[in-house]
Amino acid sequence: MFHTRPLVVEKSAIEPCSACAARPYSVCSAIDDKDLSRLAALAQIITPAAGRSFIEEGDPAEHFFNITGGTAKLFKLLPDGRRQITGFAGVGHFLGLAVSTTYAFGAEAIEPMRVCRFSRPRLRSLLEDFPALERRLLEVASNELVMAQEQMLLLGRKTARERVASFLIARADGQTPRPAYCTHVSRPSAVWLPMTRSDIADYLGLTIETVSRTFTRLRSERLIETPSPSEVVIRDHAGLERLATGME
Amino acid sequence: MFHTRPLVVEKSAIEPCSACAARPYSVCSAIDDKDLSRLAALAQIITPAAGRSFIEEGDPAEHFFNITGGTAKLFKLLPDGRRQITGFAGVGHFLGLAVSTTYAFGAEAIEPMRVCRFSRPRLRSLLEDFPALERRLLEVASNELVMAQEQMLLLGRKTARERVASFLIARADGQTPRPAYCTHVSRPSAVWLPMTRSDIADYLGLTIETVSRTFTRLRSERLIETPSPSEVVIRDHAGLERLATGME
DNA sequence: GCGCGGCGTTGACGCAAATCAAGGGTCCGG
DNA sequence: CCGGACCCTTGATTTGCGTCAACGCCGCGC
Repeated sequence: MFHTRPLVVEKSAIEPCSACAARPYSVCSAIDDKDLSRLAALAQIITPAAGRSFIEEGDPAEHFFNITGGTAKLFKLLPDGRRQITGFAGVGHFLGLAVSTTYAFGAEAIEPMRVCRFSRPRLRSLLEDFPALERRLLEVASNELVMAQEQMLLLGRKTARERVASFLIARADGQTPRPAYCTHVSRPSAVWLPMTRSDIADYLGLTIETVSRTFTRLRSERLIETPSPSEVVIRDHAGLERLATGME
Repeated sequence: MFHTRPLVVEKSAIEPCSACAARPYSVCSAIDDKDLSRLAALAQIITPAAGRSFIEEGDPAEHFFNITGGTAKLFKLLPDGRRQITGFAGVGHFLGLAVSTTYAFGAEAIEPMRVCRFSRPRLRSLLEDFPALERRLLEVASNELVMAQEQMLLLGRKTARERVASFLIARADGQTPRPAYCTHVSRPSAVWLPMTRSDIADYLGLTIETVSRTFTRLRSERLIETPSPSEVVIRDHAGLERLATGME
């Protein structure tokens, strides 16, 4: 495992928010250029290595986080070690909204990350001054809620094949925002999977073995190809989508 | 089933928000007395009968809803009829947050209801004038998100017994906010279940039969009593809680 | 180069929950 | 008072996925 040592690397003033590549995707886009310096003054940048935890479920919630690079898995645990990954958070993702005083989930980097960190009380005062930021956060939270409901449908009612198909479709749609006019076109598209089979299993409520077997079966049915374990090519997007939505 | 006829019954001006019993529990508590008349002017009250749908998944999202009486089930469907209930919404609950232009879920009354309805564009303008309302909504959404994550853990990783136990504990804790000093006390507490076994099954990702059998088993283990199908008495709260959290 | 630990795949087997089936209770309309 | 539509419960049987086990691959430290 990984040792616990301080993660703070730099004050963001060194690399101000104005040059932040993640800004257009993140909640920070709600802040005007002229006010960015105030935001920058509040932020610390941490760069967790792959495999490194940076939020522990149950710890006092002292910070908000804004991901500007890499990907994390968010998860909840049962006392005996069973794990449910509730989501993967990439660039632009905002973490730590909960009103509670402790974190409701843990977070661990699955790729080297770059994360902006804000102390909660300070961000609260910022929220008072920038209603637009609050509006943006509400938007984000609403979207997450919709995705959470979709995931509940998956976990409660879909078969293993449907779960894996849904996962791949969601990944494909999320990472390649393709123009509307070719939405239905069934052409191969590559999907990158930075997480392990174990992570996918814990996200889909399955076991490693079932995930692996399902990939194998989808491959034998010519729905996908797997050039490498972390790379999937969707050969029949429409077919996979029908499968994902339980239409066959 | 039920016919589709208009549900609107009265303008809320007839029974103004100031007298609303649900106000302290709902987002409306963020609005001052002096501004309530403006809120009241925007609201329509509908009273769906038990079994009546009042939100259809996929329909254009024209309204926000605020529940002031009764209980609804919220659900998502697969094309072949499989159903996942994503939550039960009672007094004070706010529905329709999604930024999308269509509803992401359906809603149906399980008891006779009383619901305040606001048109979306109008409420948007209201939000601009009352930042406190926006803050309150963000709070609500954050809480829902935490609960959704908890439910994902349940659906993805808990056994049937653990799911039913979790459900009962959540119901017991939610409906009877008991003083802190008797939190751990193992004394019987009654839980009212307005929903059918089928609803419980669809909420927990199980079948009716499994839910029924699990109740029977918990009863034979003296953890609960079931005076009637819609009434459960928790005899061993601590034991049920251990079971719910996977500790045995 | 070699041993080792983590990851992914595959096969054999077992089990928890789904499915299939039957019966009893309650409510309601005719 | 009776028939039918729901509910809920219980039993018998099936099955999808989990569990257990073995093995190959790859990267890494020594």
